[in-house]
This record gives sequence, structure tokens and C-alpha cells, in this order.
Amino acid sequence: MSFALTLPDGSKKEFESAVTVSELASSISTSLAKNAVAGKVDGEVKPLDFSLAEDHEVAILTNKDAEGLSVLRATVAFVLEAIVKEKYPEIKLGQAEISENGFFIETDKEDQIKVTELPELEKALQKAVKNGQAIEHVQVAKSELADAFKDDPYKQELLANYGETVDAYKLGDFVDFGFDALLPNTGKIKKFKLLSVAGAYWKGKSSNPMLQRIFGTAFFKEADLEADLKRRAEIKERDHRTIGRDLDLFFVDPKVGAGLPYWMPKGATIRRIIERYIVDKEVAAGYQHVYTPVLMNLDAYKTSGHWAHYREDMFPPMDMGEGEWLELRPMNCPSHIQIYKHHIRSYRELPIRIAELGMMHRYEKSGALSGLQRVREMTLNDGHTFVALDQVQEEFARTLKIIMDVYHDFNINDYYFRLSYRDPKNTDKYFANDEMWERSQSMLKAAMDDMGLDYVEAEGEAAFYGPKLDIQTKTALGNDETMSTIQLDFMLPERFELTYVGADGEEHRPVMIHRGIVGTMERFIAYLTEIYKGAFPTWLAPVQAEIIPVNLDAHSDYAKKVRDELIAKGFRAEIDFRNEKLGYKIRESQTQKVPYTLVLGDDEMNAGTVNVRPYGTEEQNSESLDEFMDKLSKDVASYSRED
RNA sequence: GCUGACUUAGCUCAGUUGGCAGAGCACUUCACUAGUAAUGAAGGGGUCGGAGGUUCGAAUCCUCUAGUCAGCACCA
Repeated sequence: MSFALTLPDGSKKEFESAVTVSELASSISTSLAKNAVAGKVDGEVKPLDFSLAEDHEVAILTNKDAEGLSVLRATVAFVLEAIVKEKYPEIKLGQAEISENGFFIETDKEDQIKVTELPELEKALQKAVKNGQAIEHVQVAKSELADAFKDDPYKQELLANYGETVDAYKLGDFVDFGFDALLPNTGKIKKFKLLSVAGAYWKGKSSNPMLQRIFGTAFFKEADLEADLKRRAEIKERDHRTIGRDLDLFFVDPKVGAGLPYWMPKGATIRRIIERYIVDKEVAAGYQHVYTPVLMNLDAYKTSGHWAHYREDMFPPMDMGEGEWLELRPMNCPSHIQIYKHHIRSYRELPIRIAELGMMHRYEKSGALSGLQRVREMTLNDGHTFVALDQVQEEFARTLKIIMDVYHDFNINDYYFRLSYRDPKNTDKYFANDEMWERSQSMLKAAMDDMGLDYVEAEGEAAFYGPKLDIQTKTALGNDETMSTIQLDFMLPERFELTYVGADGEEHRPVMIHRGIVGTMERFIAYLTEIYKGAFPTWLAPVQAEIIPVNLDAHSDYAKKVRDELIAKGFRAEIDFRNEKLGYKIRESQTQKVPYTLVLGDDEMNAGTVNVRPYGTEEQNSESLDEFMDKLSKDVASYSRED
């Protein structure tokens, strides 16, 4: 009985009798055997003692593989569980999990573990791994594990998903299960750090009790750990809240309202440019821009279903007396529907594209608020297209193309597509009409497949009125967030009884496509701030040229002349009139990340030139003002992109 | 909203056991009149998030409350 193992390079190795992953590694090379941490068998991560006895595709995972790192982290999490269990025998353990940036374990005990205890736990962990104890990989009867965890309801619950025999690992008296693979010995654990503690609902459900997560990270090499800790420290420098304050872009003052941002002149400038850009873009794409009221009769939101499905995210309605209630709008689909309904519509008009930069108010839960990323007042780049059924796919593709164009202009490259469906297990949250959900979800999927685009599918992420394509980006902290969205909606046209007159003279029901290109101005600008680290490209920079006269008395007039000429041409220029030295002002201009710093002294004044220092360089280019303005124009027109 | 930590000058932060509220930056004024990342000096600026309590005395201890931060839940 012989079998063959196919290695990643395509070569095959024949064996007569079963071999383990680590024996396979040894048969290839001693260095591989030394660095092996687990195996990947037909795409699944398996431990080193996993026995191979038939044809498989096998890769040896080492300390260089991301999955190898996950095995290390799982092992550290396992040892940490053993330590807290030893220290607090009464503690209950939840799930141990591995993430991109580290791992966590879940614990539950009366007196919660404090952040201040982390160094102590870290020491205990260090001690435990110092001499390299063996971790035993065993097959255990489910009943035996049930017994071991008889006082631990969380582990019991996890255990329920397993068969009669469970893959488990033992370290001394401690036993646990649920790992793809662990290292056979704690000796390889060298570099780790416990980072924080935080609450998290058991199994991610807010109706469940809250457990306490202990977060940590681990690496094979000290340099990697240090680089990671450094990266964590540097996150703050990219955080839009830090940059927003340092560059004086915006503020949120809890005393005047949590989640209600104030845009300072510089932030407002960036916002104004983006708003003009997006309106121009949309008009060019056939949208008709409108303005609609911030307040709306509550009845409209009852008809739309917002009041039934979205009430807890809405501000309380205002009682106007005599049975009239007004509501601060959380979304403006009903407003654009009013615009559609204002005239009788013909099939010849479709698609009808209505867009607006509209201010919305949503009563976000206090714990959700975060800088400009989550606010209670936001300006939505909202648009609704009304199409005939057979136009849906083309309009969808067209909308996505606009979004991609915009991303290209802003140099946004790090994102992914998510098809967001309703949660089939919790349909109460959504409009009840199974057929419409099936239909719209499959239409979205078909449209994406036709375009050949990759996407992930996520159940439970849909809007209450329909499924959507979300475009997901990451914040500086690494959290996922929705930036753009395209949503199919068969519901609201039904609810508001929208019609158009077809070629047959009969009334037909249009389909609505809701879409946000830059989503909200708040979140979009927060995102841009983070990806640009505050160094906005010239076309967006609040100040494009900072003018510094070498001597206030001698050069101020020339500086004003240069500034006025720049402003007259539509550029944004400022003079630093403060009574400070040149070096001081240069420094300020650089820390404020102004694209071009102009130094004007005798040389420039006499020659009628400007001395230009581009941001982030130490260049000093002397050029005529016309040359500089020409360069500036090109920079702005190209969105500061090379391609 | 939930768990935990935190809240002191515009910003970043000290403040010991409960005993006269501080520093740097920023701001104002004065001097210096500057050539590419911080000139020097002086000055102004605080109900120590808010309310209550303990105490001879509270930034410090206790209770409540608001907010911020991290995570969870929710979400653009």
C-alpha cells in the first residue's frame, strides 16, 4: 500500500507506510524539520504529529508562514488559558481566538482580571514556557472533556458541536480543545506581550453574558514583536482624531453635543472641495441634484418602514400638536421618493437619478461614537436611481464604475467588496417578503459575477429594506468600515406606490437603487486623513502654498503680491506674518503638511521669483511665479497622481 | 447600550500619605530683523468634567452622573 504526498513545488514523495507531518519535514531537509510548526494538508492546518497515510497535498508550515504564526499564537493562547486556570481555579473559559494582529482568550470570573495584572500574568507565562514543557496532543472521549469542564458552561457549549472523540491538547493537568494545531512544546514560545483587557459578549450576541477578553500578541522573532509594538504605537499618528486636532480640521466637543462635529475652516475647505468634486461627478453621470428638508413628517417614515425597523437609531420625534409629528431624517430615501412622485413619470425618463448632499441625524449609541467615523449628524452623499426592472443590472454596473473612478481619483486602493444579505435566521429585522429578498439578492450576485469581481458574502449585513453591495475599508485602528454602498430596493417603490407609465400605456413599478459614493463626508474625510496621514494632496490641501517672507518689513509687500496673484487664480495661499525666525516658520509649514512652502526674500523680490520647497523634501527650487502656478495647476488637475 | 480604564490650562501631561494647583508647547507683550524643521525674556490663562457625600481640610477617598478611549454589540 503506497501513497504519494504532493509538495507545494509540485513534486511528489512516495511512502510505503504512514508518516507524520514532522517525519515528512525531516525527510525533506533537517532545517525544514527544525523550523516546522505545523502542516497544511489539503488546505487544512494540521499539527506536526498528524499522520499521513494516503494521497494528499501537503505543505510544511514554518515560522515564516502567516499560518505558522497563527499556530504559535494559538499555542500562547492555550498556555495563557492554562495559567489563568491555575491561578484562578474557579475561572470559566470561553473561546480562544487568533486574529491578524494577535490572539485573545475569553474569561469569566466574579472579580475581573485587571489591566494591572497583565504584567504578572506575563511573568507567569514567561516562567511557564522557559523550560519548554511538552504539549500533548490527544484524542479524548467527549465525556471525559465534559467532565473536565463540568463547571464551565461556555466550554460545555462549545463541546456540543463535537463528535464522540475530540482532538485535544494537554499541558500538565490542563486540557483544552478547538485548535487546528498547536506546537508540541512550549519551548518555541519566546516573544509575546499581553496588551489589554476588554469586555465582549459571549458568541457575539448582546443577549449573552459579557466575558472578558485578554488580548495579546506573539512572534517567533524579537525584531518582529518590536516592529509590531512600534506599529501599534504609531497608529495614533495616523488616527484622524489626532491629525484633525493637530491640523485644526475639526473638533467634537462633548459639552456642546457628543457626536456632533464642528468643521474648522481648514477641514471645511477640504470638505467643500470634495463636495464640489462629487456633485460635478454626479451631474456628469446624469444625476439631478436636489435639496430636501432635514425635517419630515413622521408618517413618511412610518410608510417607509424606518419607524418600525430603525426607530432606535432615530432621534425622538417632535410633537407639533394637533397630531402632527416631525422627525429629523436619518435617511432621505423618502424625500427623493417625494421628488419622484411629484410628477407622473414616463418610461422614457428612466433611469431617473436623484442625488443630494443631505444632512442626516441618527441617534447612535454612545459607545459607537468615534471622531468623524461614527457621528450623530452626518452629510450623506446620497443618491437614488429609479429604473425599470430590466435596467437594474446596467445601472448597477454604471454606479459601481463611478465609485471606482472616484476611488482612483482619491488614490484609494485598499478595499474589498461585500455582498450584504439579510440574516435568514432573523428575518424579523427586515421587510417581510421572501420572494423579493431572493430576487434582489440573486440579481446583485449575478451583476457582480457578470463583472467578474471578487467579493465576500455576508449574511445579516443588509439594510432593512434590501440587500447591498458594500465597499469596505479599514480604519487606522484596523477596524472594518463601510465606505460606499449600492443597495437594491423593491420594497419602497411598493410601499410608496411608485409608478411610471410604460410604452403600453399601463402603470409599472420601478425599482430603486440607493447608493452612496463617498458615503458620508464625515467618514470619507476621516478615512482620507488616515490614508494620507494628514498630508492631503495638493488639490485637497486646505493651504496649498504657505508664504514666508524672510524679513517682515522688507518682504511683506512682495509676499502679499504673490499671495494675491495665487488667490486670484483660485489657489489657496497664506502668509505667515508672525514675528518668528525663518526656521521656525518652515518647521510649522512642514508639520502642517502644506504641499508647497514659498520663501520670499531679497533674491526672489529682485528677480520676481519664488523659492519653492515641496512638502517632505529639503529642495529649494527657484522659479518664476508663472512657472510655479503652472506646476500647481497641473498638480491640482491630476489629483496629485502619477498615472 | 455593555465591560474596563480614563477625565487637571487651548494641546500633551506631572501632581507623593488628603494639607498653598504645576511644567512644556500654544497665546500676549518686549527685545532680536532673521535664508529653509523650534531666538531670548516677561506675562496672561484653572470652579482639577458635573452633582452630592466623608473630613478641620478633597484634584486626591466614597456615591451618582456626563463624556472620552479600547473592545463588544450596533452601523454609513
